[in-house]
Amino acid sequence: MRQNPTLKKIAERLNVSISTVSRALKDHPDISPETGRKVKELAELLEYDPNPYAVNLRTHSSKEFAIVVPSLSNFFYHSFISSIEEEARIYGYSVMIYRSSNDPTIEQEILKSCRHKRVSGIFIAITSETDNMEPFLKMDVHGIPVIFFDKVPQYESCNKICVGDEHAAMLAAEEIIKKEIPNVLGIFGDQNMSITKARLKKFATVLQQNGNDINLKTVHACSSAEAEQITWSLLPDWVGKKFTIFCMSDEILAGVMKAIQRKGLSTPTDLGLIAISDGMIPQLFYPEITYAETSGSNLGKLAFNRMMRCIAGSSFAQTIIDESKLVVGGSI
Amino acid sequence: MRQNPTLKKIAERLNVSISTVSRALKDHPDISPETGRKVKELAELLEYDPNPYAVNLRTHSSKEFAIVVPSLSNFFYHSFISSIEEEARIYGYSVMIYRSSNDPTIEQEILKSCRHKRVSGIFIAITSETDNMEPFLKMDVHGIPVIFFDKVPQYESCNKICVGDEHAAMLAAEEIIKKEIPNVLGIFGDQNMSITKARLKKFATVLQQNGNDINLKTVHACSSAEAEQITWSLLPDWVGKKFTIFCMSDEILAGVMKAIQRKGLSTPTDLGLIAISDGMIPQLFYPEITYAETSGSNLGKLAFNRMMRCIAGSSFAQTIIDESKLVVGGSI
DNA sequence: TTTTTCTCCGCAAACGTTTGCGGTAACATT
DNA sequence: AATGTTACCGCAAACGTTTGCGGAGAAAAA
Repeated sequence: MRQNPTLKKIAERLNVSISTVSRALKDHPDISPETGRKVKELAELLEYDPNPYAVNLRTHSSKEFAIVVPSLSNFFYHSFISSIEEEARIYGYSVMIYRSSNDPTIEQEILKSCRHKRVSGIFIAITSETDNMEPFLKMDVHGIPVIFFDKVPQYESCNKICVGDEHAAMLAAEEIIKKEIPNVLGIFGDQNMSITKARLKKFATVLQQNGNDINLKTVHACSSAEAEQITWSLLPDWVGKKFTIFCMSDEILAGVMKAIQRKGLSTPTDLGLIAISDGMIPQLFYPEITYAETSGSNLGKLAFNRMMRCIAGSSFAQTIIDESKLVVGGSI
Repeated sequence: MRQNPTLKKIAERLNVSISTVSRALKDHPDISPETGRKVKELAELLEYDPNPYAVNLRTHSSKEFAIVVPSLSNFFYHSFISSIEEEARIYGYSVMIYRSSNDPTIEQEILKSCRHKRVSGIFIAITSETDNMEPFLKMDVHGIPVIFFDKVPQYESCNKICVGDEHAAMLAAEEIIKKEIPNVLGIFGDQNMSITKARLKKFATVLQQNGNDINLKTVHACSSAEAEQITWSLLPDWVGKKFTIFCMSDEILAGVMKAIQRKGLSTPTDLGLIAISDGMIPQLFYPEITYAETSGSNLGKLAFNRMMRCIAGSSFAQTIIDESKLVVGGSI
């Protein structure tokens, strides 16, 4: 059970004081080149690294970010995290990943832990049931910037980075119009979610305004299984017509695809299919599914920039929307 | 920028010493019930929580585990992590998740960071290029137990928890025999990976020994795209015969499914399909794909148990294999 | 020579805990 | 009345850093 080397050890071996070693290691001007060299050599040899606990206790800063997500099995979050990690590494920060399991209680615990650890900042996608802003405001009081991403609260004055729900919905709708599809079945998520409302509204509006009397039917499903079930029961009415299904999210898409396969139908011959997705699931099928991409890595870059501004002192809140792009497969 | 409450603040408000507060908070017998109550009340009121940095500096123990994985977009790891987190919460540990991006250099950095943070233990799935055991042995010298899972090193004397490659391969083979399939196309991963060798060997052996002259052809693919390409070029030779495709992993399965769809074939009528998988992808198709499950959560439970034993002082190394089970879909 | 200015370095306090040790009452034992 | 117990509590050191301040010696200015 060996100990890590400390400033003290180095100081003793070199017959200098601890402060000298500390300063030498960070190129303080008070230190002569000679001493500086010797200290750094020995530190290198001993593989010295400052004890982060001691440093933090002294300086109250941790040089690490926390990312909190409801779930990890999610391609979108994965690319978001990758993106943040990449940037953070450049700036000498490390990042810790927390999983709230979509449970507000666990979310609270994580938040508290972050506060005590005095993380430099938090990126968080809140749970669907988070309604109390108070703990987040408390972080601010403690000087810890919070950047919300993807799942963000209603609350106005905070930093939010979101995918462009409207824009993605518009891209999908425009593609449908372009293909001159007369009938559209739109399958959306939970009616109460703001993301559902935003996507639905924009999608319907664009179709109405630009499409010459397209027949649009919309339904809602709260889970993958429900989406499958609904699609399964609705398909008989549509088959034969020229129509396209629009899936609001990956979860919906997964269910819809199962129903389609189960009916023995295939895209784009029997029906068209278009979705809003992060790109993972669309690539599992042949032909690949055309989708409006919600890019986690884009969002990551934007969020990180915002974070660095906050740390630099910018205090005003801002909402940033990332526009998406259409990835053309062969499903429509 | 408010400060967190400290022992000192509580002590001052109550006119007692810091040590008394500290002891009262942990029900030390030296403290009178009266004082204990008062301290705890105020601590509650002030939302006191010990500063983890100070505690660690003093005690050299952190009560937190690290999990290191090559990638997060992986259902298997996700269920492993969930499982560990669940157990850890019970024992009052928290867990941090690190992602090595399958890069040995980053893996090193993470390991170093864990050492300095004096984490209580590490669960790690190593990168495919990790060959140097020395950093891991060094953890041991520092008294930090390391449990390898899933991707484990060759090195003998360390703690390893793995999925039962042989057992899973056997389950798949037996299912094929049971269905009396005369022709089998086995698609495997990179020939150099130990996991490939283990699965291939067992699969072939079981088929040979128990199946009455089953015709088995095996091919290798190093990526999803390659698997698709190979399957696509091979399918014409097989279609018409009664045959089944076996996919060694999810990655392979994804590619194979695309080729199958592209040919317009469907399971189980045109061909049978069976895989070794964590269960995510098989559920995306209809009919769902039959697979031998490699369970991340099982592995998590086993790994956590082993970890707790290590912390309790058990020093001898052990390799544990988790047997898998067959999940029947309708693809064969 | 005396004074000023640098250059380089050490002292010591502080961050918030934990914990061995010792001390002071009050009470029980001779 | 003297001694031995017991129940509570505080002192102070230590964990490994960082940093303001001051000090010694040498070089430059007077």
